[in-house]
Amino acid sequence: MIDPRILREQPDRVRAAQAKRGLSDAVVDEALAADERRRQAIADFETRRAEQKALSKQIPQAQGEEKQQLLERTKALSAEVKAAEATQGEAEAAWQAAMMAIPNVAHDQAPAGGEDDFVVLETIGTPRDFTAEGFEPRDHVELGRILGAIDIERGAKVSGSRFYFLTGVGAQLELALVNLAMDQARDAGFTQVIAPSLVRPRAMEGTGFLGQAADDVYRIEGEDLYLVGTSEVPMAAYHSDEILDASALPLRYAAFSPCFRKEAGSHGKDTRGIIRVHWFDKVEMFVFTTTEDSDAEHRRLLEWEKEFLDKLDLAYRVIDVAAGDLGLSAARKFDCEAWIPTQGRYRELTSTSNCTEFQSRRLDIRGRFPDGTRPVATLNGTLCAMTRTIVAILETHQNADGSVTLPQALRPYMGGIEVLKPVHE
RNA sequence: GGAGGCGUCGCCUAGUCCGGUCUAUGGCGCCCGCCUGCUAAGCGGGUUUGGGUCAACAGCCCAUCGCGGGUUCAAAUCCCGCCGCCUCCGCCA
Repeated sequence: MIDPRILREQPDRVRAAQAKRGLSDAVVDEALAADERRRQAIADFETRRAEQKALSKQIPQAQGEEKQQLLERTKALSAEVKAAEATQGEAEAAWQAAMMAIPNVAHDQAPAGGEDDFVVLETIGTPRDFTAEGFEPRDHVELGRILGAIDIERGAKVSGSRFYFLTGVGAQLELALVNLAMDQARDAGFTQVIAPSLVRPRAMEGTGFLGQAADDVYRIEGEDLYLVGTSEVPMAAYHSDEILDASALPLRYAAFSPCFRKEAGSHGKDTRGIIRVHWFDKVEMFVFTTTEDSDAEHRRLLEWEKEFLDKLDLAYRVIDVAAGDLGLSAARKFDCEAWIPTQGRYRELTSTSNCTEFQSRRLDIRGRFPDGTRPVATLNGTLCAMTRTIVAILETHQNADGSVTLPQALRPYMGGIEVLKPVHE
C-alpha cells in the first residue's frame, strides 16, 4: 500500500507514477474518493459515539422517571451509533480495497515504459566464444543428461511438465550452491533462515502476490494456505504486526526455501529444460531498513548478487527494470542476467527489488524511531536460484567432451571435484 | 483428529464467576526530574497502538484488553465464530 498522505497531498505524483507504468490513473481517483468518504464516516461515528458515551455514564446514578427517560434517549442514540459504525466499517473496507489496488510509486530513476524499456547498467565478463574454441556447445538438458545431473523425463513422468529430478552431481551441485550462498550471506552479517513455503493469505496479500499475480500462485485445496513463489513472502510476513527497534536496523535475512510457480500465461515459453519450472529452490536475501537507507541498501543487495555471480565466473549484465515491468510492490528493480550460450542471450538469474514501505504498510511492520513509529522499507534480492544458476554453470563451463569444469569457489563445496565428467553417452 | 486450559497497554500481573465505580491494578524494565563526592538507593512524574483536532511529540476527542460478530442503554467481563499458544490422548517423520 502506498502512503495515504502522499496520495492525499500529492495525487499528481501518484498519477505520474501510474502513467510511468503505463497504467490508468482511475484507481487514484477512486482511492481519493474512498478516502474522503472514509474520513467523513469516521468523524460522524466519533461524534455520535462521544455523545452516547456521555449519556450512558449518567444512567447508573439516575433514579426512577429520570432513569427511564435516559434509557430511552440513549437507546435511540445507540441505534444511530450502530448505523454510523456500520457505515464507517464499509467506508474503511472500500478505502482499503481501493488503496490495495494502487501499485507502489515507481522510483524517480526507474526507466519509464514496459518490459523492453529496461536500461543496461553494466556488463560484466565476456560471453565465451565457442566458435573460436571450435566446438558446438551442448545445452543444459543435454549436459544434464550425460552428466547424470538432471532427469527431466522422469520429472515429467512423476510430476508433469516443468518438473525435474536433480541426481548425482546435479543434486550435489545444488547443495554446494546453497551452502556457498548461505555462507556468503552469513559472512556478510545476514541471519540464516529456513522459511516455510506454505503461508496464509495475509502473507501472500501483504507482499502483493494475490492481485493480478494470483494466477501464478498455487493454492492448497480445502485449506487457507498458499505455496510461496519466493521466500520473500514468508520473510516479509516474518515481522508482520511488529514494531522493530529502529536502532537494530537494518535486519538482514538470508532465507532458503522451495519456490512454486504455476507459470500460467507462459505456455510455450522456455518449455525445454529447467529454465522455467513449477518448483525450484532458492536462497533469498531479505532486508528491513529505513526508507532513507533503502536506495543505498538496494545497491548493496545488488553488490552481493554480483559477488556471488562473480564467484561462479559467469558473464552477465545488470539491468534497471522499467516501471511497467516492476510488479505491484517494487519501486525499483535490478536484474542480473547471465549469458546462456545455447540461447545466445542474457537470461534473468537474480533480481533485487526495493519495495520501500509498500509491503510494510500492508503487513503493518513499523520501526520505533526517536520521533515516533513509522513503516520501514523492505527489500529483497535473489542470492541464488538453483535451477537457472545450474543452467548457466553447466552451459558456460562446459568442455568439448561434455565435461564441465567447476568454478574455483564451488570446488570446496563439491568435495574437491574440479571437473564433472560424463557418465552417459 | 479427540479432550481440556489459556490469550489484559515492553515483560510479569490484578480484574472476568456476579456487565456500569475500569478513565484497566500492582511489580519489573525504560525515560525525565529531584536529591547526592560518584554510583546505587530514595522521592516525584512519565511510559500501548492507531486515528482525529491543533502552531504544537501541550491539551482535548474516538477506537484499542488475541481477531471478528452478537446480546445490552452500557462489554476486558455474557454468547457465537475464528486465530494463536500450552497440556493430555491418537497418529506420525
